[in-house]
Amino acid sequence: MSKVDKEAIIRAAEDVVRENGARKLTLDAVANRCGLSKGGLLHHYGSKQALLQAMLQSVVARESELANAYLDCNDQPGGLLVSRIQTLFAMMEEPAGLPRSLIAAVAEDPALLEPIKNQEERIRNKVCDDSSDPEMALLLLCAARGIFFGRVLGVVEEDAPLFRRLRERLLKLAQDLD
Amino acid sequence: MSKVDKEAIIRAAEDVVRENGARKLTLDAVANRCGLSKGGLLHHYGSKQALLQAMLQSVVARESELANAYLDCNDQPGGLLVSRIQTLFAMMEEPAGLPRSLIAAVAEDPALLEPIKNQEERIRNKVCDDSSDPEMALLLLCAARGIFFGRVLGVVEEDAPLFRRLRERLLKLAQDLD
DNA sequence: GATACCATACCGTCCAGCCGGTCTTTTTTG
DNA sequence: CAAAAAAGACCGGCTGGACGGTATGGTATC
Repeated sequence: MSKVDKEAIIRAAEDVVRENGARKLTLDAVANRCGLSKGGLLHHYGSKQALLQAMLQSVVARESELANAYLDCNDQPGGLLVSRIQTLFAMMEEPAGLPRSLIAAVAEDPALLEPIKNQEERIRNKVCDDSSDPEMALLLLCAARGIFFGRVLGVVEEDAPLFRRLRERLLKLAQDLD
Repeated sequence: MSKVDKEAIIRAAEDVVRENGARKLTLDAVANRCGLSKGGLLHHYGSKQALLQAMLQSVVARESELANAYLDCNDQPGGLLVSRIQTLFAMMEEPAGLPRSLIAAVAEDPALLEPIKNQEERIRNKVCDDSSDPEMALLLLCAARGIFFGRVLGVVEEDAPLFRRLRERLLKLAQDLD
């Protein structure tokens, strides 16, 4: 039993990235954020790379979790695409700058994205297999991801009512596809 | 007339980012890359921020240039969307890690993305105004941008024949929209 | 000789990782 | 069960290198 569990450290790191930018993601900052010394932090994660890997894995896990939850509500054929789109929208609504870990990671070392690349590919394949029109399914998925990345990078405002409408339209098209 | 013009410096910076990652975009690295001392580099761009701004502005300019060229070939109504989609695909075919400057910039200081955010918004508005079905136009644009960002971040492979097909499908849908 | 262009040397700061040591918890052993 | 020993958790200081930026001086061109 530890006073500060490893999950809390990852949360702290995400907080730092969200509040101060990816460049300021430093071991000291993370340590201070979760009331730990740098030595203590390095005791849990042996290096900064290890911490970043854990952050990414956490994102991957969170996405899978959400996707499975949504899938249970959409178990008609073609529901996989719908649940994935819902997942992407849900992740960008969350207050956590959770996916911004992506930026910190890719800035540090693009090779860290390997697991995410693999997950993306698996998702694409499954969505294609699940649809009668794989190309169109992929296209809708890409659209959702385009909106997602736009928000992650901060090149698009959040208040836009445009999002609700795009979301509805996307989901409608996805559902009419099965 | 200077031995190394400012454009060459930006190219060098892009090369560094592409080859060594955004985190390794350092003044020394850029200077070495284009056969210049750090002092010489700082003579042209007074600070690292200034260099990053110039890099981003270069991307913006390049995108506009491409878009205008494509627009001349698609001057039917609704051709704006088509040209924008073509532009995005063209930019990711280019050997330059040009758009990866985005990552370097957002890691350093997210505020640097302001001009890009504005440009994105202008494009969105114009595309919407130009189409009879604004939502669908936006959706197609987002799809193209999703593919674009996927490539920029490196979460998707390039060899995939999937891209040709998605590109064709996207362009077809965009053309049938006008 | 003034201005643009560029090199060298240097400074202050930041930061990842290391290390010795302390305190606590668990395991081993008599 | 109690004492000893080992393992785990954590701290704080330190260092060596990297990095952004400055200061100074040299060279070429007009």
